[in-house]
Amino acid sequence: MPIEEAKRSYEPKIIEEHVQNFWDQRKIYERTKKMRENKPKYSFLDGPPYCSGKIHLGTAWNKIIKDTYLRYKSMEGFNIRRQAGWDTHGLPIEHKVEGLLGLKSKKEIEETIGIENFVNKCKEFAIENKGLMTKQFEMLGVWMDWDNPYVTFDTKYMESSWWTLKKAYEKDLLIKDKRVITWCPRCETALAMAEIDYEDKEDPSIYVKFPLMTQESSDYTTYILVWTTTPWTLPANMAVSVHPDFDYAYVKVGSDVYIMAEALVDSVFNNSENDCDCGCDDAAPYEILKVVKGSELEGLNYKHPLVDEIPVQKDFDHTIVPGDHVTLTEGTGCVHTAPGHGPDDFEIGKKYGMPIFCPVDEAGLFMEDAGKYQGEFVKDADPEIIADLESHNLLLKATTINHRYGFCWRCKTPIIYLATKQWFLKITDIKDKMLSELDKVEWVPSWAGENRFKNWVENARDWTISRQRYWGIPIPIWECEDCGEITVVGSISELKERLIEGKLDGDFIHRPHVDEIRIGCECGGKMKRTPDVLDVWIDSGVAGWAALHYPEETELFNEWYPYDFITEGHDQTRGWFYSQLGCGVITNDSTPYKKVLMHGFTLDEDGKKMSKSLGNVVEPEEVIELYGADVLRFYLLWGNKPWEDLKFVWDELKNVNKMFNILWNVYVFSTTYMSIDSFDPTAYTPADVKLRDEDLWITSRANSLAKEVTESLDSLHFHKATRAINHFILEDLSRWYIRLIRGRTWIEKDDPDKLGAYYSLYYALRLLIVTMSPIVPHITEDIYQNLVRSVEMDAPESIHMEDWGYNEELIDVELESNMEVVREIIEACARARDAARYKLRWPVKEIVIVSEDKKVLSAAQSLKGVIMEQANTKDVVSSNKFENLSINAGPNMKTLGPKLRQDVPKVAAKLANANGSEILEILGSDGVYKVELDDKTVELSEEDIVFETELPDNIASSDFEGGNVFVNTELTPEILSEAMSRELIRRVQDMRKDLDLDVEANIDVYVECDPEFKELITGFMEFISNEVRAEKFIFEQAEGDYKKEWKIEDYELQIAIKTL
RNA sequence: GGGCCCGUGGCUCAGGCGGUAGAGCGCACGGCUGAUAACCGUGAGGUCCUGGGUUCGAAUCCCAGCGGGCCCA
Repeated sequence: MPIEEAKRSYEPKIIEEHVQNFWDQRKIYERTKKMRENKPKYSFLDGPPYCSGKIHLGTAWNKIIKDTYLRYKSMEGFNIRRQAGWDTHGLPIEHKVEGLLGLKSKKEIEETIGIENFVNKCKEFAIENKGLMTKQFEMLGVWMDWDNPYVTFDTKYMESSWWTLKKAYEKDLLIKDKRVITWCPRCETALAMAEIDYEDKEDPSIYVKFPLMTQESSDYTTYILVWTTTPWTLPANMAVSVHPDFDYAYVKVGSDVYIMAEALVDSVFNNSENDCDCGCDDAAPYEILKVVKGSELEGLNYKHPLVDEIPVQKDFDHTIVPGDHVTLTEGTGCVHTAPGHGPDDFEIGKKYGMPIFCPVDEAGLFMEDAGKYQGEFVKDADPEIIADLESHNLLLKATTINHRYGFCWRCKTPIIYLATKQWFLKITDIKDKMLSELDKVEWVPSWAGENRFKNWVENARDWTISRQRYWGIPIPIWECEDCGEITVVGSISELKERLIEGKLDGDFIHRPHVDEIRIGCECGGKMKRTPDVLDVWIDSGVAGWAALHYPEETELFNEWYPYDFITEGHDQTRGWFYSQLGCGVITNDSTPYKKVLMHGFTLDEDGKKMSKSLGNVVEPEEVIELYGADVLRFYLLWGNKPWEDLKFVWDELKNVNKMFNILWNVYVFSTTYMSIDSFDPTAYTPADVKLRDEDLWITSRANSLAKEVTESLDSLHFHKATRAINHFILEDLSRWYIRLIRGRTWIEKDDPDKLGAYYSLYYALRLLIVTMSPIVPHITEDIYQNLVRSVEMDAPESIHMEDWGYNEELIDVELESNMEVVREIIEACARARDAARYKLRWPVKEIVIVSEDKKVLSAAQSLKGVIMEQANTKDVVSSNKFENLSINAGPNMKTLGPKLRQDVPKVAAKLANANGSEILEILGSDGVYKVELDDKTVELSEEDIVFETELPDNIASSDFEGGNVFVNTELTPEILSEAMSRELIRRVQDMRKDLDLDVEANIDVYVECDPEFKELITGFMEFISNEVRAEKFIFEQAEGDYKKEWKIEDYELQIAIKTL
């Protein structure tokens, strides 16, 4: 089956659908995998996307990076593990389902529809989304084990995560503790640091006066001045912290005296709107009575400002305590301390034996202990508390502040701090090990690990892993109702052994079934499960072994663990990179991954984050619809360095699309002629065909490209690979090689010269599509099926089964650089002609190439044939100088700068006034050129001077890097004849195109013209006939199927074409 | 407030171990046309974020600031 002529235009949607069907029907993915199952292993772990139901550009980019790299590794001859993963548990889905069911609170979940229904709905939702998203990923052409993914809600997966917890417990890394943690009052659950988003928020900013118990004077009242942005935490105030080393001032204003940090007095009392420096009355008048060290304030007692509202507060002592966390950046330096509402406060409270008073329940409502405020939502109580302070005259000022505040990552409710008992992983105990393990990982880019991730781990705190929710992996902790003994269950078989109540039927691990399981305690009592579920970050953190169902099954684990490669976005420093490392150190004392690519985010055209609320989200499907998956893939790997954020710009996509059109056109061109001639590359060896320099050149370039792409993909520099490909397609293949061989495709029959062009074109195209195939798997497969599979009988069934590679021996660096020079020469000729308004279609007598660079001259010499043809010249002369040319000299900064330093400008001035030709002559004879300065003589060598030539008048000229070309535009009768012939050919070709004639179709041509014109072209009749495929060329009254009038220069003529 | 990254023509990006700034897109003008919804040429367009420093010389190295992104407090 010969090569078929390709469709005229690139139609990505049709191609991609067709190719994906082909893959499906022939099971290409599975078979490609099988082909390489005995090769060395390369293990990869997919960071599981959350089952939100819709992929976005960032997720698409993520999977495209993975797919490209793994396709490449596969072709390189590795046995690849690429199981897809899905993150299914947690709050986001719970919220969605709450919304779907119209639920508003936890209470409603438990009482209105029940945990079982709720959990089932969540699971259903996750499964549905997983299906939707799988389709979306498949549309991108991503090859993964979609039929056999790891899913975090699978019983076996959850079993492995239980084992991880048990392991932590055995190592004393799993502890229960009362601490102040971040809490979402809407979801009524603890949140980990990783689950908090920070955004700007407007909050109250109030300065509150805490009266001292013991007043030192009856002339005034002394207060501690405290600043807070969370009035609702005041009911739980237990102390005020001051820094022992700071200076504190007693500031007298009227009959009040405020104790506050001296450094902040100005900012509190002197920054009114009318603030001025002149000391006038606008500035609040105040007087500093004295200044003391913070340490001197310790132990002073004060009266809680809201005792009237909160009776319980009467029972507590309130004192000033020292605290190193106090700063002078804002506020008063006297920090309101509520051990139940802040981590630092909590530590202080513990240290000084204060009660951890927290009168707020899980829903964020004040409880009975909060007295007057009971039943109110904390944030809603702010105004009332402020009003109460005001009424007691304990409020100095109340304004608002716009600051960064934490929000629940999913429901966007402002978080609050609460003191509760939770389960923790003692990350602080394994932090050092984590740091030493992360050093062993290869990070791309290196700063991702060495700086960014390291910094995060260094600041890590213990990890709150318990959640008071429903849709998650139940925490495998059972506690005896009688003796309080704790057991952490690490496997299903263990559960089975110890079970005394409940059943292991159905989805028994999920809530609520698992809650019904009681296990026996050694004391004879019954153990009941702690009702919490696990933080979802544990889910993905254990993926390394849970995906392989280790330790229940060991075979896969031993084969594939740890992973050679993972890649995710930079938000995962706090997420998956971290959770995996922590879990890996807990279970195996080592990192689960060896190499990490940290990639960027996709931003909108303005560099803003894409978000639904901004309405700037671009859907991958939208892009595919317009341009196809391949264009999207190429663009995402092309737009920027993978680790930098990528601005998604539609115009750039258009640009990439253009490249695809050009590639397609090259393909159309190739197949058009190859199919006409039934070209079969397997029938020839290089010895059978005539290979010109340009053929060897494109062969070399194709191999150089493959080499560069190899190196770029190896180092994960996808942008370099795509840019090199782009350059090759546009510059080398389309704009240059095709142009060079165009004439040869017109040669009839099996001419070795023509075959040489076909052979080389085929070779270059073939290598190109194989090299591109990991990046753009569809178009390359489509071309491969026609171009390669139809002639190479032993070629693999799919391009993705091809082996990766290139032939170093076919790379001719010198030839490539020569061609570069020659291209520049030819372009310079075109420029010169253009400036002289001398058409390229008209030949010239000769061109002279002038250069001092021997490499340039030898390049021109060795590729003289290419120049003659492309510059349309009868002769090419190379020379190191051109007569009558004035030459100017200037300093070479690179060599003279270090030598002459401040003398450079003086030397430059001398050179500017000298005659360049003379300098050249002197250099030629003496080897040095001397410049006399006022105080010394400077010797310049050839390399110290840069020469510039000046244009002569009578000849068209242009310069190029490395020299000049001089085009002789003298018009001789012979030249004019050829020029006119070519003009005529152009017109006839144009008419052929108008008629949409087949490339091969023959015609008769009739020309009616001035005898003078006829005379001019008679010598070129055969040439013309050949070029336009004319059987007859007749000078008489034009007749035929298509007639048109033309004007060539001053000649008017009529041309007619008769199709045969 | 802290950490990391980024900041180059209107737009997207190269360059970046110091030596007089590049490409593509867009714009204007001219040209080409049997693979070309292509292409070629010319031109306009740059305080290389700002300010200091090192140096004969800084887009490049150092310091400080500004703006953007991500992460944290």
